[in-house]
Amino acid sequence: MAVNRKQQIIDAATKSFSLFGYKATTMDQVAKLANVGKGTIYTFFKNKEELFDEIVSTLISEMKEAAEQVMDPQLSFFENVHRALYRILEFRKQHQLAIKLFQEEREMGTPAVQEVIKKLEAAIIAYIKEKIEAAIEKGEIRPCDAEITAFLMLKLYVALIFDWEKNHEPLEKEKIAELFELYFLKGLSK
Amino acid sequence: MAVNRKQQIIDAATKSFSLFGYKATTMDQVAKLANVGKGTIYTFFKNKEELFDEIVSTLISEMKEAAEQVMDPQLSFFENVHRALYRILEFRKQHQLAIKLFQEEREMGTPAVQEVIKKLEAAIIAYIKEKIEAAIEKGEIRPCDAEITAFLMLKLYVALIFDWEKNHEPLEKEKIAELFELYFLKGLSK
DNA sequence: AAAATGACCAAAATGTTCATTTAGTCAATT
DNA sequence: AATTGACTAAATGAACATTTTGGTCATTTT
Repeated sequence: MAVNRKQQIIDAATKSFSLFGYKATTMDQVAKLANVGKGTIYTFFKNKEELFDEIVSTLISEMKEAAEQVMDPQLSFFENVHRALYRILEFRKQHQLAIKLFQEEREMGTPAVQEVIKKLEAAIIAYIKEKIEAAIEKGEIRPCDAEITAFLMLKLYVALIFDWEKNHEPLEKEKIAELFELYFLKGLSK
Repeated sequence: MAVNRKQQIIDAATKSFSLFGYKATTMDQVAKLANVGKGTIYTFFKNKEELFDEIVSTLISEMKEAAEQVMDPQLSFFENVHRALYRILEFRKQHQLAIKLFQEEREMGTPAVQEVIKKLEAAIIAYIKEKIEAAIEKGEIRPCDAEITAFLMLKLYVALIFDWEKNHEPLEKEKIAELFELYFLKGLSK
């Protein structure tokens, strides 16, 4: 026993949130999965929501990590942002916890989940915004409102990756890169 | 009596859908408002959904009409598409029935309403797509996939007009035109 | 005869009750 | 000092009763 009780709890909760979502995960369930008395959870976390927050913070870090891994200082700003956004949304599409959370938001609208998804989006936008600011600084792109641009880039990618699929054949990764380049880089003017 | 019974029914239903939404409108209600026996409704419309469809078709026509009114052959393709999309979304923001429907979709997810909103979006995209195809034909813009472009333009406008407001100060009409021009026309390249 | 009607019905939605479950606490235990 | 699980007040939802609703059709009105 008594290895790292806090980590045991986090692991158990992560597993349960991933499998059943936030609402359907009970603290009794987490305690049993973690081989811990329920009271112990409350010595590490103020309540269920705080436990949830800590786990989602980890998810956000992992997304950032995944994005960092595909970026390459050798490549252009646009190629890098494309890689980062595509990787982040791919991650969201594959990661059990992320999948479950977006499903719960859609199907049940659990308030705690809505809040956490807002945080997630804000983190992605802040991350892209940094990259945009650096690119403007370096003179790689035209000056623009970095916040709005980051916001629109994320919207564009979500639209192309998630929304487009609702009524059409999914778009290839290369096609998406091409569209991103066409609209954000070159523009439609001749 | 017996003026135009079908129109009376449509008017009553439009009023009720606008005031209470689809689900909360009963056929008894419509009949009473229209000063008509309930059975009479069913001599003109197969069921509640078909009555709804006809009313939404009218809404779509009105939106097209509103868009047409602000377009001007003298102006550029971009200025015209901006005017059209802005006008359509302004209409959606102001028109009682449209407001109620989007609210019902968000808050209750009524299937019949979801369906109708899909139709509405498809109509807007088809409308913009036509304009894009004409512009490509005329050589006003670079050739591109008109369907995807129309889809993205609508997404961009919805993002700027509705989504941005959720966390920020609303954007001015001119600011939106400027952003539209920056991203879709000129691009960020220097 | 044709058009209009509203009482009627099955089915769906809604309200109500109450036993079960749940988040969080805290006195007892280790 | 750390851990625990029995305990409580609140939330949930299953089961049942009641009401409402979309749609029909025999009767009435024109």
